[in-house]
Amino acid sequence: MSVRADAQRNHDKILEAAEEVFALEGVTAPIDLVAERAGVGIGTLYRHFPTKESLFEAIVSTRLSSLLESADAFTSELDPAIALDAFLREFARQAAEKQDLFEALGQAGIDVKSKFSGLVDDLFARVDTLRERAVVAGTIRPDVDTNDIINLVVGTCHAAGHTGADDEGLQRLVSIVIAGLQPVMPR
Amino acid sequence: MSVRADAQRNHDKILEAAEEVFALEGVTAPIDLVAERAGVGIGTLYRHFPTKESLFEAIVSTRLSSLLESADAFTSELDPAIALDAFLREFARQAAEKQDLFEALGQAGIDVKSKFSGLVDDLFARVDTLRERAVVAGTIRPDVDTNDIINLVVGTCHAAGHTGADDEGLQRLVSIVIAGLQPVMPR
DNA sequence: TCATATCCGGAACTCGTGTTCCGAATACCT
DNA sequence: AGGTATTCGGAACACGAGTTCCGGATATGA
Repeated sequence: MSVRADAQRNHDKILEAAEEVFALEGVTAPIDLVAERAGVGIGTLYRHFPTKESLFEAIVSTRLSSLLESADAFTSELDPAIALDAFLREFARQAAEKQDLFEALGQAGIDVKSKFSGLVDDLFARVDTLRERAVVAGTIRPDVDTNDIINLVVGTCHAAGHTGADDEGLQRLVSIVIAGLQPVMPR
Repeated sequence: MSVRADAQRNHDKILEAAEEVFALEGVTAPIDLVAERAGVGIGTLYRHFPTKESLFEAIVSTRLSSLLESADAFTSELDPAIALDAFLREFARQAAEKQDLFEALGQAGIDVKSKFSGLVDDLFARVDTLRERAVVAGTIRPDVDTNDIINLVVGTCHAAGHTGADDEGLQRLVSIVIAGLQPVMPR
């Protein structure tokens, strides 16, 4: 027998509600809010996701996958000279929109690395590809590594998130970071 | 009658212990750790600081004052062309060393602004002075405001802090941010 | 030394949040 | 429609962290 129809419905409703709640309130949001928003009891929530962490994992995986797609799209469709720039801006946009993502990425890196090691490694590899191409194209300094780049963007999103900056403000900050990544012109 | 000698001793021990604990573990450290480290009972701690927040406030005030002194020193002693640079690096160093500080600055800006409004405003003013001078000296773009600068450095510290970067790594990130703040050279 | 005002210490209380458990409800198969 | 395995729902439990409270200890002045 397949899963019962109502179970499937609730599973989806919970995921949807959790995405909204976590994006809005961050990872620290009480799990009750998710259940309430999903129109479901706490017990039901725990039937589908035996742990808050498991629920969180499901969502972060989605988010990371979405980022991976963006990275691939930019890599194949955009001029290498601007692809990294475009991706970092998209990354910042998504991270700012969903507070939970960059919280997860920004906090204890151990958890993230162990739980989503595959996806994180993938993302890291894509960014590294974008970086290498940009270096070849001459729009990025060769002496910064991918780790630095990601840290800078994540940190920027964190700061912007907690000061209620809008998307324009965030993009302004990202612009400064990107400017700092460019090769220095001999004066 | 003045305060009893043991009371004064404990007050100091608690402050000292709290500084160490908060710097090491961040604001979320249980208050019991502070008491234990101070060699003091929980009751004693609460006698001196009626609230965890009050203890935290005492420490952050100290940290902010220290930063103000640095800003003043750099303003009066250094070439305006490099003073902001030097201060931002010192700021990052202090923030990274004491996780609590930038956590407070990075989190709900509302609390910080309301509780330490005086000190934060002062700090903001000093940085603005440094920035203005650097703009005049031509080492900083005129189109970024002080808020952006502080956000970038705080965010960078946050990211670096959670990835276990050493001082060298942090300074590398700050260097990139500072590079992004410099005027663009026409190519 | 003695009295006492002050301080110390930690057990206990509160509160918020994650998790478990089981009687009630119900979708699915026959 | 009826039987039953599966799911639902939320009351109750677990647990950690902040805070309170008060009996015991002690510094201080006479």
